[in-house]
Amino acid sequence: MPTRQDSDSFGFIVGDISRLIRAEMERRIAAAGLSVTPGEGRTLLNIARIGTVRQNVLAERMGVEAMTLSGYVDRLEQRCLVSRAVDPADRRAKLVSLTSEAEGVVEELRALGDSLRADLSRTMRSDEWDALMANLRRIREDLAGMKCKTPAVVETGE
Amino acid sequence: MPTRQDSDSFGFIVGDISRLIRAEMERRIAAAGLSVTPGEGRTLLNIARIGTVRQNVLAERMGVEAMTLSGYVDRLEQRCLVSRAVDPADRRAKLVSLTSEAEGVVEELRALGDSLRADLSRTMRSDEWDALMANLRRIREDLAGMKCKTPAVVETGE
DNA sequence: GCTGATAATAAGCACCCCTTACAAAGATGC
DNA sequence: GCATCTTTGTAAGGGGTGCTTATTATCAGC
Repeated sequence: MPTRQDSDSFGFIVGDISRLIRAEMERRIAAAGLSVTPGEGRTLLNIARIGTVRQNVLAERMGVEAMTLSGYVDRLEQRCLVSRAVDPADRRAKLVSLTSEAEGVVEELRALGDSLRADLSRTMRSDEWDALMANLRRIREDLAGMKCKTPAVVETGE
Repeated sequence: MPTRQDSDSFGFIVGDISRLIRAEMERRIAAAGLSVTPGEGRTLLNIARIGTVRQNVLAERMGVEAMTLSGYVDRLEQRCLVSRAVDPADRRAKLVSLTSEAEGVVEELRALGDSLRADLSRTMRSDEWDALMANLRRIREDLAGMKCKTPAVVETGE
C-alpha cells in the first residue's frame, strides 16, 4: 500500500491543482478581456447547462449554500448577465436565467476551459484521461456522500 | 475526443473535490478536538517533512506568497506550535521549526489524512490509485509550468 | 561605498465560503 | 379556517485563503 505520505499528497495535490487551475483561468479570463470571478463563472456555466432554474436548486447543484449563491447571482445580475424572476408556482422562490448578453461570455468561458483542458490532457491518451475523470468523479461522489447531503451535489458541473 | 463539457468538468471536479476534502478534513479535525485551519495544517505538515526551514523556502514549497505564509506562521506561533528564529547565516531571514507540542498535532493530522485517503481509495486497486496520483502530479507540474514559476512548486507537499 | 536584490512584515483588499436570524410564502394536520 | 412547521431568499456578520504595494533591514556584487 502507498506510504502514509500519500494521505497528504492526494489532498495536497488536488488542492494545488485547484488553486493553479483557478489562477490560470483567471489569467486567461483577464487576457480575454472578461472580468468574471471563478465563482461567477461557475454560476454562469451551470445556469447555461441547466437552463432557467430556482436559486435553491442551483445552489444545491453547485454545492454551496443559498447565501453564497445569492451573492454570485447579485453580482451577475448587476452586470446584466443573469435575470431573476419570481417563480409563478411558488412566490417564495426566484428563477434565474441567463441574459442574451451572457451568451458570448459563456462561449468564451467554455473556449478557455476547452483550451486549458486540451493543454492538460495533451500528453495523455484518451482512455487514460477518461479513467482519470471517472476516478475523480467517483471520489467526488464518495466525498459528497460523507457529507450526508443529497446526491444532487454529484451532478454539479456535469 | 471528450466533449467540450469535459473542459468544465475537470476544473469543476477538481474544485469540488478540493472543497469537499477541505470540508471533510475540517469536520474530522474538529471531531478530533484539534482546531487547525487547512492552511495551518498544511504548514505544519510541510515543516514536519522539511524540518527547520526559512520562511521564504517554505512559502515557495507550499506555492503561496511570503505574506500568506507569514500569516499562517503567525497564528501557529501564537499557538506555540512553531517557533521562529533568526537565521544566523542571514539576518534578514527567519527559520521556522515545529515545537514539541506540535508533534502530537502533526501525528493526528497525518492519521486523519491517512484515514480519508483510505476511505477514498477503498474501491480502487493499488495500481489504479498509483496511476491517478501520477497523472495528477503531472497535471500539477504542467500547470505550475504555465505559471512560469520555478519548479520548486512541483515539489510542494511531496 | 554604492547599487540592486532579498526576506519578512504592515496595510489593505478581493474572493469564497459559512452561520444565525428573519420575513414571506407554502404545506400539513386538526 | 387556523395553528404549526417548513421552505426560500436575503440581511448582517465573520473567518480563511489568498494577493498586491510598500517599507525596512540586510545581503551580495562590483
